[in-house]
This record gives sequence, C-alpha cells and structure tokens, in this order.
Amino acid sequence: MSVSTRDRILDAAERLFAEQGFHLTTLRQITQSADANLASVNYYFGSKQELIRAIFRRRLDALNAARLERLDATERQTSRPDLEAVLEAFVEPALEFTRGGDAEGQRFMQLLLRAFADRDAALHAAMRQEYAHVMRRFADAVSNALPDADPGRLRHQLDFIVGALTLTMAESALKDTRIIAAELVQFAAAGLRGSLENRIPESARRTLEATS
Amino acid sequence: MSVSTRDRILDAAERLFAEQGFHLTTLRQITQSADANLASVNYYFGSKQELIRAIFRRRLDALNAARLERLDATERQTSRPDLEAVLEAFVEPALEFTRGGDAEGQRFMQLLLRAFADRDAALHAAMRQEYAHVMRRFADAVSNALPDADPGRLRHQLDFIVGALTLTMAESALKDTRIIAAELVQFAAAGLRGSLENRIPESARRTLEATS
DNA sequence: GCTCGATTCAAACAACCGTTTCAATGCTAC
DNA sequence: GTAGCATTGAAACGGTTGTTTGAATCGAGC
Repeated sequence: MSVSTRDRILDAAERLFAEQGFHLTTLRQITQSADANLASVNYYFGSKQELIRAIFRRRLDALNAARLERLDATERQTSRPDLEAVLEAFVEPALEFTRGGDAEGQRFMQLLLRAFADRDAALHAAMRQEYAHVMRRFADAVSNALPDADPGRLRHQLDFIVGALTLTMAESALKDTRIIAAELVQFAAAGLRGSLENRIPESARRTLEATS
Repeated sequence: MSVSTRDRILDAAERLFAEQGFHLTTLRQITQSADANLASVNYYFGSKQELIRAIFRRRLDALNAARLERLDATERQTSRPDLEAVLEAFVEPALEFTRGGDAEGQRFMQLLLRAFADRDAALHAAMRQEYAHVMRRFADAVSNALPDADPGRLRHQLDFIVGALTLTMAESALKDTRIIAAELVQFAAAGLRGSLENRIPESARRTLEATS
C-alpha cells in the first residue's frame, strides 16, 4: 500500500471514465474500485468535476511534454528536420501512450475523444489552452520544414491531423496502432505538401462560387 | 400542429442531445421542449436508449443516402471521376447538413462525435454496419480514381478522413465550414496521392524495426 | 351515438446520484 | 501520553432520474 489514496482514486477514475464515460461513472464505483471511502473524492478533489480536470491535467501534461521533448531531440540532431520527422514527434508519443502497460494508453485516447465530444466549456477551454502551447511549437516546426506553407491553412491542417489521430487511435485495435501511426504520418505529410500547390479543385471552387 | 408527437420528440431530443450529451439530457427536458407528456417517450420508443438509436438511424440514413446520390450523379457525368470529385461527394453532404436551417446540422455532427466517443457497443456496431455499405462504395470510387492505390491502406486512410471531417466539423464555427471543407478535400486528396509513392519515411521505418 | 383502440395526462414509484455531516481513527510533534 | 491536525468511516440528505400505472381523452369505423 505505498500508493496514496489520492493516486488510487485518480487511477481508478481514469479507467472507469474511459470505459463508461463521465456521467455514467459514479463516485461509488470509483471509490469502491480504489478501496477508498465514498467521501474521499470530495475530500481530495472537492467535486466530481474537479476530479475529471485533475485526471486530464495529469495525462495531457505528460503527453505534450513527451511531444515537445521529442521535437527538441529531433531539432538537436538536425537544424532543419524534415516534415516526416516533425509529424512523428507529434504522433508517436500518442502511440507510445497506447503501447505502454496494457491498453492503459488507449483508454486515455478514448478519454480524450470524450473530452472532444463533451460540451463542458470550461474543460474545453482548458484543453485548448493546454494544447495551444504545443500547437504553436509544432506549427513553427512544420513551417520551418515547409517554408512556403500558408500559415492560415496550417492551423486547419493541424486540426485535421489531430482529428485523424484521435479518432483512429481511439477506434483501432491495439496491435495495429504502430502501422496506422506510420501510415498517418505519411498521409499527413503528403497532405501538407500537396497543399503547397495551392490548387483549389475546380468542383470545390464551383461550389464555393455558387453559394457566395 | 401538423407534425406528430413522435416527430416532435425526435426533433427536440436530437437538439438537446447534441447540446448537452445523452446522459445529461433528461426525458423531462425532451418532452417539455416537444410539448408532449413525460410518458410519451416510453410510449413511442420504449426507452430512452431506443430513442437515441431512432434518432441516429434517421439522420445517418439521410446523410449516407445524400452521399451515395452525389456519388452517383458524379459518376453519371463522368465515367471516371477524379479523386477530388469523389472526396467532395463524401465531404459536402456533411457540409450541407451543417448549413441547412440554423446550426441544426452542426448539432448532428456533434451528435456523431458523441456516438464515436461512446462505448455503447450496440450503437457502435449499428453505426459501423450502417457505414460499411457507404464506405465500400467510396473505397471503390477512390480505387477507380487512383488505380495503383493499396486497398489495405485505403481503408485506414478513409478512416483518417472520417476522423478529420467529424472532429473539425463538430469543432469549427459555422461560417468557416465551407472553406474548411474545401481545404479538407484538398488535404485528403494530396494525402491519398502521396501514399502512392509508397515511401515509408526513414525515421518511421527506423521506429518500426526497433520494436518488431 | 356508441364502441374500441390509440393517445395523452397527472401522479407516483423505486433507485440512484453527488454531496454533506459528524463521529471515529490514524499519525505526527511536543 | 496527549494535543492537534489529516484522514477515514458510516450514514443520511435533498434532489433527480427513467419508468410504470391507471384513469381521462380523443377519433375513426360501424
């Protein structure tokens, strides 16, 4: 029993939230699974809502720190990392989360997906803020690898990648994730490079003109 | 009052579910908003869970039908539509959902995102099944536009596109969706074409070998 | 105009929720 | 050991949930 009650609650809650969702998971389930008293959640975290935020802060900090560290390492090796290397620094830490332990990381990916789906404005803003720091770093790195890219579009494109990453990681079976991550990096790199041609498909332009 | 009570319940429930999530939305809110009695939900649908599935069936049927119809039209025009045209047939019906009425479609996109996040196995399986039909059609169309594509990868890449579409449509502000959809088509087309080169990035191959 | 099935209604049900309370216990420092 | 604070414990609170019930109302068919 070297782990504190607080940590046991965090672990149990994270697992249950990922499996069942936030609202379906009850404090009674959490405390029972953590071998703690029902009142201890409110004692340590104040409320259920604040427990959720604490869980997110813990994992998101770790994930984003790993991403930045990986990007730092790449930039230390080469002053001008190519596009694939930058994308890997973003994608692979998420992948390693999925691989560590047994399915623990995949659960967190599902948790992340739930956070995207939820309309909790406070949680959403906190996540965006937590991400903003990292996104700016990666946007710079991509700009560096792709000097002619349009910065305005880049933000949208990074959102595409986050969406593809989050949804596929949360959905896919465990053993496939390595291959999928490699494919995603390749796909995203080609997508980013392809936008350089700045070619708006004719049919899309047609649609845009028809409605403006 | 030409619309039936059943339909008023479906509309009100869809709106509330998208705004607040499934579990936060109560039958009392739904029936009050639909000018119906509390018991009417259980009368018409049996339970809350079956109401949710009815809502999904209704909209997903319409969305996928619109996509197939659009693809049919494109293929009728040209026997061999280019990649962008195929992607637009997939993306734009979702976009039109977002534009119709006032924000009604965007709400459904958020609903879709919630369905992805939820672990309701039955709902999930039903959605996959509902999608399978459409995905096969579009995979064929993409294969036709890109004859050298690897069919195995294609499935993953279509999942990427669905993820990017769903997450960004659910997140973005209303007025931006048209531009974002055009950018997504362009990004996805470039990503698909880029995979033809079959080039696995060196650093990714390094990672794959290190762990196998 | 009456009947019978479909629909609506108000009310109640049992179950569960997050939170609070307050006494009991554990642990550290003097 | 004992004072004082942090932690745990059992129980209860007020409130809300989905569902059920049984009577009231409606509306078409004969």
